[in-house]
Amino acid sequence: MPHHIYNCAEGCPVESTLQIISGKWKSVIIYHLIKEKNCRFNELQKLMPNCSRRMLSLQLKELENDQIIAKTIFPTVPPKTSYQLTSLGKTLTPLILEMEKWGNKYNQLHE
Amino acid sequence: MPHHIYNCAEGCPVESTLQIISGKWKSVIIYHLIKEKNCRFNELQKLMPNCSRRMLSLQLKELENDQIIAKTIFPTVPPKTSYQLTSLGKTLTPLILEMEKWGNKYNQLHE
DNA sequence: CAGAATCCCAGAAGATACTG
DNA sequence: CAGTATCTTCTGGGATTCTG
Repeated sequence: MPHHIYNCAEGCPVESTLQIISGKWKSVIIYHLIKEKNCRFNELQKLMPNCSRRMLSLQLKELENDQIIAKTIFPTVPPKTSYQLTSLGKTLTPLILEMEKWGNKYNQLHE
Repeated sequence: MPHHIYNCAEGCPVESTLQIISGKWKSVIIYHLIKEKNCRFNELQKLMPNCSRRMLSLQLKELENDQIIAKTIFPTVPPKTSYQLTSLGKTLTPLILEMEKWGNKYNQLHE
């Protein structure tokens, strides 16, 4: 790697990535959307029982603002929503799957 | 992927990974140690000007406790230390380099 | 140089209740 | 169902000072 790529004095690329996915639950949300393709709000809640409804809502909104996920609203009664990854969000797949892979190996070591 | 791998009700692999690297500066520290091989305390500080000395110290200690990095102390005057990745820490390389890669692409889109 | 100790506060996050 | 609003609690992290 040429050295001019590795100029981190005012923000390295890792920090850019962190700005997008470092929220406490963001990468977990993205992970589930990779696996499930699309999810409703309460489905995500069940998949992440340690994340409060409030927190889930906040993290979803931030991911939406950053164009990582998109929300489809069906104006039915009762209301239905569906969250999916955007095309930008899908580019995070290799990264998130590396996190899955490393986590699996780590869990094997520690059980 | 077989479904029995994707059982996330009580903690998905992504969450395991997050437990290790989700500290505010941890993945940045690991990133620099990948690039530089080993670093002294003040070198890391210069590479991460937005991280206070206190924070750097805390994050280094946690990474050390989790066996991701190791510290070598040279009992000279003035004291010298050197931080490196452990063998476990080195297994995070693909993940961190994916973060670098994604960050670079993201920065290209947003400039 | 490489940290540790102490003090302090904004903001993160929980609990609970409410709503279109 | 899919959130929002409000209140409260607690902790992450800055600023500063001290030390081997």
